[in-house]
Amino acid sequence: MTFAQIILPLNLKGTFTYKVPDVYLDEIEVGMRVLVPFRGKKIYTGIVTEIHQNAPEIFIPKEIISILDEFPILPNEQIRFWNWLSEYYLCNLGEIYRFAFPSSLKLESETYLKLKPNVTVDFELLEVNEMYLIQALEVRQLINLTEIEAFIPKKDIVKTINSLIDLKYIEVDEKIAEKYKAKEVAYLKIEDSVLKRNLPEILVELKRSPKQQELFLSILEKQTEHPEKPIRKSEIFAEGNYASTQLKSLSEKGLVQEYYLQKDRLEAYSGEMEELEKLTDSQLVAKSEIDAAFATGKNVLLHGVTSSGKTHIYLEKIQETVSEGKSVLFLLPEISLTKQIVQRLEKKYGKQLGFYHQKLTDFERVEVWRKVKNNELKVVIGTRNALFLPFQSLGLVIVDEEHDSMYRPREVSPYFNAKDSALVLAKTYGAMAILGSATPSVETYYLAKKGKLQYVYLGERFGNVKLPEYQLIDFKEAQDLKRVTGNFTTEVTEEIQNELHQKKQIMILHNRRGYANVVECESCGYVHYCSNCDVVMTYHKFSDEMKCHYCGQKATKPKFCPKCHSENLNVRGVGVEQIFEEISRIFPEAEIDRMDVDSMRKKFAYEKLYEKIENGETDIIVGTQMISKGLDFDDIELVVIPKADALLYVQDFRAEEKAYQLITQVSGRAGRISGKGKVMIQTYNPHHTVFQLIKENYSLKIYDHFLEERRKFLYPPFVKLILIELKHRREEKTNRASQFMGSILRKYLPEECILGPEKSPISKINLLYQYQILLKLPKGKKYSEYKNLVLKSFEEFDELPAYRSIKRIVFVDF
DNA sequence: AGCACGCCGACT
DNA sequence: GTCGGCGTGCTC
Repeated sequence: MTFAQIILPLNLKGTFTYKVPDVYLDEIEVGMRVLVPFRGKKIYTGIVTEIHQNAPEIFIPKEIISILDEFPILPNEQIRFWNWLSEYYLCNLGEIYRFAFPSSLKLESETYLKLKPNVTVDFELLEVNEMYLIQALEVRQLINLTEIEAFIPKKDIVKTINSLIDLKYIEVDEKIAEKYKAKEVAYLKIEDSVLKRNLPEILVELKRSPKQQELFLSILEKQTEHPEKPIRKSEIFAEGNYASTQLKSLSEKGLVQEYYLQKDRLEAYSGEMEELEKLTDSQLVAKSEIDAAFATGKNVLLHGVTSSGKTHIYLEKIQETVSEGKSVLFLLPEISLTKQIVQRLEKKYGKQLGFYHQKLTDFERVEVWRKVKNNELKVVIGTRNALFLPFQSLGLVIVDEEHDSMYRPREVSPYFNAKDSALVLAKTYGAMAILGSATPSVETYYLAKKGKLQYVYLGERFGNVKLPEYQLIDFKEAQDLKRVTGNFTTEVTEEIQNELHQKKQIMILHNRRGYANVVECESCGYVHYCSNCDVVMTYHKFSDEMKCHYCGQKATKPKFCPKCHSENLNVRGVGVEQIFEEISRIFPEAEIDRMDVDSMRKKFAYEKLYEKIENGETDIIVGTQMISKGLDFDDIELVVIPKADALLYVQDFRAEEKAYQLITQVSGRAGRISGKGKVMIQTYNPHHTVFQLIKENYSLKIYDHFLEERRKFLYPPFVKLILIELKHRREEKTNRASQFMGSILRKYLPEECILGPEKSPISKINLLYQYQILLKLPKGKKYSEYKNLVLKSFEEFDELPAYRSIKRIVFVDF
């Protein structure tokens, strides 16, 4: 008797044992997908992780219904990687599976199918099951696997579905994914077949509708002028000359085609491939250091100051890897900030380059998945979920902007740090890895210092351009000298004025959304709290509403105090909207734009503003941390941080590190070409160590400072942190559960390892109360021992059924 | 996770 | 009298 261990897409511990039917004995392999029954009538797509002969003793396994793949879909390396993730981050394999696979590769009973819009089905070519399914779908739009069982034998269901998906007749309905739908842009084109027709003939056809004729001609003109340049629909309608009905008639007549492209693929390049530029001397040195490290099997931290040309070096290493016949994974924190690297790689690799990120539709994901599986892609640019692609022979993994916190978002499960995981993935594939950043995380820097990573430093800007100069401005002193307007010192406004005169652009960083942090009643001190969360709501003047930044709830701004009915409501806490308003008042002549999540919410708002800045139509850009990423413009020379202290006063042991990273990153936008970059930092504490060290701009010293602090107060990289969060709708229950958890942990672990339980800093989010316990565990051998004890504690906790409704989230290395 | 079973409160 | 809340148990 042969059995198989199967991962199911459920948040349950471990794998499940199924019996392999004799007919499948020859076919089944580890890494294949199988269809299995679970809990009565449910069907899931599982993954085989093990095939063995050990009959389970305490239950009777069910049989595998069918095998879905001819060949394993998941490489062994990935299975090992999943196992590592599950053990290291204390999460279930099922969660990883769910996160890793595009949904149409893991059909389950609740997966809904639908007919693709506007398809004509050729029934002649369909086999009987396929026909049944199409007919059923014609009657009702959505149908799920359980329902299909009524008319197709279980065994054949998935085969039928897959074949119809391949024929492009049906698709998987994305109920949840709808929200994240990739942004698409409408384009227009005139088909070749139309172009071949005789033009006067077409014009005669359109004689009776002159507007259509005009529209057709204008599209034709654009298309003939720049045959490679796609024509945006919005571009045609922007001038307001045409109505959409006219376009509609043209497309009905088959003269003009409307089609859609992914926003990220706008730059899709179809021209000839480009050779790489030569490396500069300092880049050559860095590259040879990388080569030497790789030769000894050591991965690299590439610490390159802003504009030092890390990208050049990446490109060089990518090319080497590809020419060895291996593929490359290039990780980015977010897909939107990729213009330069994407353009350059696209020119070089054309069709052998793929993108994989959270915003793709399921269909697009499967496409990339398939290509990676077939080894058609040499280079994949992607966000953290690209770690799970079925690479065949990975040779190099690059993690760009390795310090970026987007590599470990706290809100999506499973919780893992993509930067650390990338190193493990590389190792399982026998690939090398480069972590790159202008401001490495303290942990990574420490690894390099310890020699676990090779430290490669690029301290020179490309073209030997000077680094920006920092100026610390004592705000208190300026106030005393009455040289202050609102949140700006005269020194700063004069400098801005000066830059404006020289037609240079200015960036102002203020990392706080909205207009005001707090709306407060002057008479009784009442402040407006979110009804779902334990946080004050932020006032957004632009949209004139109160927003909760944690649950997204919106409310109207109160006109009077609900408690004492006083109309004396005041706002406190400066947000970016206020800074924007102020600067607009001080410089009424200047063109000023604001860039933050709230102002960039509209479709293409980001692209539009990007273009505007690039064209030099914007003088001053006011924004949150968003402006520190991906905006490389030549004419920015001045960066102002009016309220820099706000960056430091955050309840987070990484606050100083993050402040340093943010300030350095945004400063990197200044003087990239001219070398005359200047950064003005207004602060009440000009003598604060962090500001002083930033001003000195000597990175070794600042990292030593951070490391010293971390060592003193026992934080990573000197200890391992595990944060346990317990959540429930009822506060009392959450509190009791956390006390109970604390007492169990204290049974097994030394007292000094356990902090809490205590209320989380934000004690309620989305109606759930939160308590937390922070574990500070020693590194090294002891760590795995202690971690097992933590697991044991969890098991003990779970034995008490009363607390089973408590949600538990565990962050390892948080 | 998700689903069924079972036990107690506010409604036609 | 029932509908529906969620606590509990179980899934190969």
